[in-house]
Amino acid sequence: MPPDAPPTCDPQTDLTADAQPDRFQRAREAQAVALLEDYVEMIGDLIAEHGEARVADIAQRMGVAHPTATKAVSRLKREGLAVSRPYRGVFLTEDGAALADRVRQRHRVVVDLLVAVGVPRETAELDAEGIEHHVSDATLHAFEGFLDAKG
Amino acid sequence: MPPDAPPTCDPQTDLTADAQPDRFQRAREAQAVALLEDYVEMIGDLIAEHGEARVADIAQRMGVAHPTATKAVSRLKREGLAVSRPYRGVFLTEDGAALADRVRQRHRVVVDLLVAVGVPRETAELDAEGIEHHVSDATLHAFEGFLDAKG
DNA sequence: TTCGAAATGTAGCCAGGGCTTTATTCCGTG
DNA sequence: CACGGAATAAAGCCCTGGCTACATTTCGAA
Ligand SMILES: [Mn+2]
Ligand SMILES: [Mn+2]
Ligand SMILES: [Mn+2]
Ligand SMILES: [Mn+2]
Repeated sequence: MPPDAPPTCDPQTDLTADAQPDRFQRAREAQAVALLEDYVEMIGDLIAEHGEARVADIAQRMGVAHPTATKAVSRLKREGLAVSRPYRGVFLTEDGAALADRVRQRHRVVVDLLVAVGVPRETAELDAEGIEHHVSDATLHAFEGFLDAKG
Repeated sequence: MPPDAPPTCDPQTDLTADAQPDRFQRAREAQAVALLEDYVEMIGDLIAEHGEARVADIAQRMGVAHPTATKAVSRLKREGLAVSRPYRGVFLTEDGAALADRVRQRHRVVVDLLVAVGVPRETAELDAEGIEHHVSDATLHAFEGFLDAKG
């Protein structure tokens, strides 16, 4: 080891270092469900607008090819969030619809908070699409509290 | 179509619907670089603490098995962010070190902003690990402005 | 100086989430 | 009511990012 090497162990930084694996695993987990959340929310939108969600529309809104959307729908069905029959539209289960509502509301709160702290609406809308999936219930409540106090 | 079906086309909602594919693609892109950002920042931490980043330490901090860390390091090397020789520690390139610094600073700002709007520090630290990767430069500047105005 | 434990590398598996290409089904129109 | 175009499904490819199992190298202690 070179003579000017930093100390091998610093109890101060080691405390936060120990917590890192859990933080990262939590972030990975959130990212794994992010896609499902976006699909469910968006399928809810399509159903509200058109009465049903067709695979072609889902693919177009997500900006993916239709086989990609079909695969995603399969995962949603496997998770009990959606139902569909061959060559028919996709619909949400009770669980799926409830999740869609929660996700939509959280999205709105995140955008509102970003705007409230000075982020341009357009940018807020863009960034919120990714941020929302990492906002825990505790943070969401804090956001709502802040918005209430400000409004 | 059932008689009570919603209208097929609502120009108001269609406006936001048209923008959605780009939003989602942007979020997917951000998520693709998120892992690299976390690795680079964390490798920078290890180098600062120990003078080098060993694969075993990287794996432990990320909460993954060591071959997973090895693969990630390969990607970092391919992206020109890190260098290493077989059975030796991992080091950051100039680009890698610069990215690590940016990422570390952004992480700090995000945590500070969350705390400033009322999120408990512990929760802020957890959520920031995922949120940070979706915070654009514009949003980051807004965060800094808000923190300045408040402090 | 040797040798065994620990670190690192390699191979190969899996699931997720993209894609293109090809087959099948549906449905509005003629 | 038949048919052709559009929608859907199915098959199969790629890359990422996890994993386990096994091979190789390093290095400190005996
Ligand atoms: Mn989203
Ligand atoms: Mn959303
Ligand atoms: Mn992170
Ligand atoms: Mn971070």
